[in-house]
Amino acid sequence: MQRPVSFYDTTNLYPDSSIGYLVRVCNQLGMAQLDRVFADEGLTAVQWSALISIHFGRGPTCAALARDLAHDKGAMTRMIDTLEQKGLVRRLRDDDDRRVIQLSLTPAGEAAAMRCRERVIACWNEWLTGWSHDEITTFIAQLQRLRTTLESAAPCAA
Amino acid sequence: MQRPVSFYDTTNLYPDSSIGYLVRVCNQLGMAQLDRVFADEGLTAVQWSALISIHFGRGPTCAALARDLAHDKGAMTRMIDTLEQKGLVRRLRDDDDRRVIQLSLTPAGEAAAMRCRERVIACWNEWLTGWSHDEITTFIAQLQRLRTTLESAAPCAA
DNA sequence: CGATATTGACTGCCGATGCAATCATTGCCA
DNA sequence: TGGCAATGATTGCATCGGCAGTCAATATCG
Repeated sequence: MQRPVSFYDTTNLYPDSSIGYLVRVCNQLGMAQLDRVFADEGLTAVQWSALISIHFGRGPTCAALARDLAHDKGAMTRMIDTLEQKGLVRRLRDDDDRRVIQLSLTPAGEAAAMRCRERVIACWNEWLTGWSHDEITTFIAQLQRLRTTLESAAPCAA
Repeated sequence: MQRPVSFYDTTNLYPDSSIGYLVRVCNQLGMAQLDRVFADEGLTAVQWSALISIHFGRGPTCAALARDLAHDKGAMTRMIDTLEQKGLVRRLRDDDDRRVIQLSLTPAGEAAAMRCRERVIACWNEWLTGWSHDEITTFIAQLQRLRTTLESAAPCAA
C-alpha cells in the first residue's frame, strides 16, 4: 500500500494557495459584513450563530453550544448571560442531570433569529451570485469534510 | 437574460449547510491547532501569518498587512509592536512617502517564519490525507473566489 | 496656490476571547 | 460502597480585537 502524496511543500505554500489563510480571511470578511447587517438588531454574528445553533437543537447546553461553534466554554457562559439579559435565551436547570442547564430560545429569541436568518440568506445568495448549484454543494461538502477532520484531529504532531 | 437562481432559502440554511458556519468552525479549529503548534516558538497563528505575509511582500506596510489579513488596523500596529520587540520584524520609515513605515523581517524573523511554515505544511498534509490533488485545487480555487467576492462586496443590502 | 479629502500610523477604550482553576454533579470501576 | 475520573457551569485574569478619533503627510481639485 502506497503512502498518499502530500499536497503542500515549501514550493507551493504561500498565502494565496493556503487553505488556512483563505479560510481565515473569508471568515473575517464574512463576519464583519454580518456584524454590520445585524447591528440594528443589537446582535453580533457570533451571537446570532449561537441563537441558530440553539434553535436547531445543536446547542441544548452551554458546553454543547461551545463545542458546536468551536467557541471557548467560558466565553460561551458569558455570551449566554448577555443573550439571557436581552430576553432572547432561557436557562432551565435539568432535573435528571443537575449539572446541566438546558438552553432554549424565548419567542423573542426565535423571532430575532429568524429575522436575521432571512438577511443572512439574502447576503449569501448575493455573494454566491454566478456560482452553479453544483459548485456550491461541492464547496459545502468539502468544508464539511475539513471540519470533520479538524474536529477529530489529535494535536498536530509537527 | 435570466436572473440566476438563489441557492439558499429558509428550507436549506441550517448550520451544516451554511458556508459561513462551516468557514468559521474550520477557522476556529485550525487556528487553535496551529496556536498549539507554535506555542514553543512563542508565536500565535495570527502572528505567524503576519510574518509570512511580510515575507511574501503582501504586507510591506502596516495598513497593507491589515488589509491582506482582514485584520484591524489598530490591532495590527500593536501586533507589529510585539513582533518588533521579539526581534522578528523591523520598521523603517519610507523616505519617499513619509507617512509610510516599511516592514521587513529580521534574519531571526525569516528563520522563525520558515521553521513554522514547515510545521504548517506538515499539519495541512496530515489534515488533507485522503484528498485528491484535484479536490484540493478545486477547494482552494473556490475559497479564492469567495474571498475576492467578500473583499469587493459592498455592505450587504439585506 | 490653497483648501479639502485621503491615506498611514498610532492610541484610548470597551467588549470579547482563551486559558486555567474551582465547584457541583454524575459516571465508572475496583 | 467508596474513591477517582469526567463533565458542566462558572469565574478571574490577561490578552486581543474592533471602533472611533487624532495627528502627520500626501493627493486631489477648484
